[in-house]
Amino acid sequence: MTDRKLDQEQYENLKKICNNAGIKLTHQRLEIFKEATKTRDHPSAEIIYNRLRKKLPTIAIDTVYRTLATYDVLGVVKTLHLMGERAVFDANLDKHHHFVCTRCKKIEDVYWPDFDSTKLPGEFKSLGLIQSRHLELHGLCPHCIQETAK
Amino acid sequence: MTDRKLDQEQYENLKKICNNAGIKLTHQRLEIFKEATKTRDHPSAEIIYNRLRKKLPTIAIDTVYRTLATYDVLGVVKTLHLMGERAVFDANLDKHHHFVCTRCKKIEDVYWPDFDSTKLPGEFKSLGLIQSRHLELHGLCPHCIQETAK
DNA sequence: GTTAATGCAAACGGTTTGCAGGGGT
DNA sequence: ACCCCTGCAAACCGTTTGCATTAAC
Repeated sequence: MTDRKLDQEQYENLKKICNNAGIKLTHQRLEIFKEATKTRDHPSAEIIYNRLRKKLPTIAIDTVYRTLATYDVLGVVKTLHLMGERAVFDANLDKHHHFVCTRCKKIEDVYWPDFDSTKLPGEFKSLGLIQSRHLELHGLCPHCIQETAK
Repeated sequence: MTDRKLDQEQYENLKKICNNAGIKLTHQRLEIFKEATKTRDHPSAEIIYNRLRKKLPTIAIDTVYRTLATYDVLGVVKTLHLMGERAVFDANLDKHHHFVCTRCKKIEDVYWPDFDSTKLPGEFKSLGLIQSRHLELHGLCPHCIQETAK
C-alpha cells in the first residue's frame, strides 16, 4: 500500500503519452504520477513533495510543480483553484464535481452524471458558448458536524 | 459616471453596518465601497487600488486588502477564489453563479433561482451538511467566439 | 482624548525562473 | 553525443503583518 505497484497498462499508457508529447518519462515523473494517482485527496504540490521525499530524498519542489504543470497540459492531472488559496491537483479525470468542507477544507469528489444534461435557464444562451459546468458544494463533512456540535 | 454619487440610503446603510460592527467609516473605506459596488466586473484588489489612486493618490494597497477583508466579514462584498489565480471581489450579494470565459478570463454573474431547489442525487446525503451550491460555467464569451473564429 | 485605521516597508508563502550539472534516450 | 530534465537558489507576485503616524469618534 505504501508502495502500490503501478499496473502495467497504466505505465504503458503514461509512457505512450510522454512519447507522443516528445518528453522523457523520468524516474521523478513516474513517481510523481504514482503519487498523484495513488490517492484521491486532492493534494497540493507541497503535500505531494513531502510524500515523495520518503522515496526520493533529493527531489526538489520545483520539479513537482513543473511535472504537474506538464501533466496538466497533457491531460494527465487537472489543476484546481477552488475556493481555497492554493492550487490542488486532481488525478481523477472522470467527470465530477466537488464538495468542500468549510471547516476542515477537505475536498470530496462527487458524481452527478445527469447534471450536464439538465437544462440551463434559457437566458444563459446570451453568455456565449458554455463548454463545461462545475459544481462546488460547500458545507460541513460528517466529522466536522460532530465537532461543531460539541 | 466617473464619480457616481452614492445614494443616501446606501450610505446610511453602510454607516449603520459599520456602527453595528464598531468600526469607523473612514474616507478610504467609503471610497473602496463605492468602487467595489460601482461595477460588476469582479475586480482584483490591485485593480480596485489602481482605480482609486486617481481620487486618492496616497492610498496604499494594503488598505484595500484590509478593507475588502473587513467587508467580506461584514457581508458587504464576497471574496471569490475562482479558477483564476488571484482573489477577485464581488459586491453582488444576490444569490448567483459565475460564467468564466476561458479565453479572456472575464467573469459574468448568472442567475438561476431554481437551482438551489433542484434535487441533488440521493448519495450526496453521505457528504454531510450541504450549505450552499455554487455553479461555475466555463466557455467562450460572445466576443471570444468571434476572435477564435478568425 | 481614546482608539482604531492608515501608510509605509518589510516579511511572507506559494509558485516560477535562470542556470549549470547530470541523466535519459 | 545530444539535449532535456533536474536540483539548487534566487526571483517573483499577490497578500499579510509590524509599527509609528494620523484621523474618526
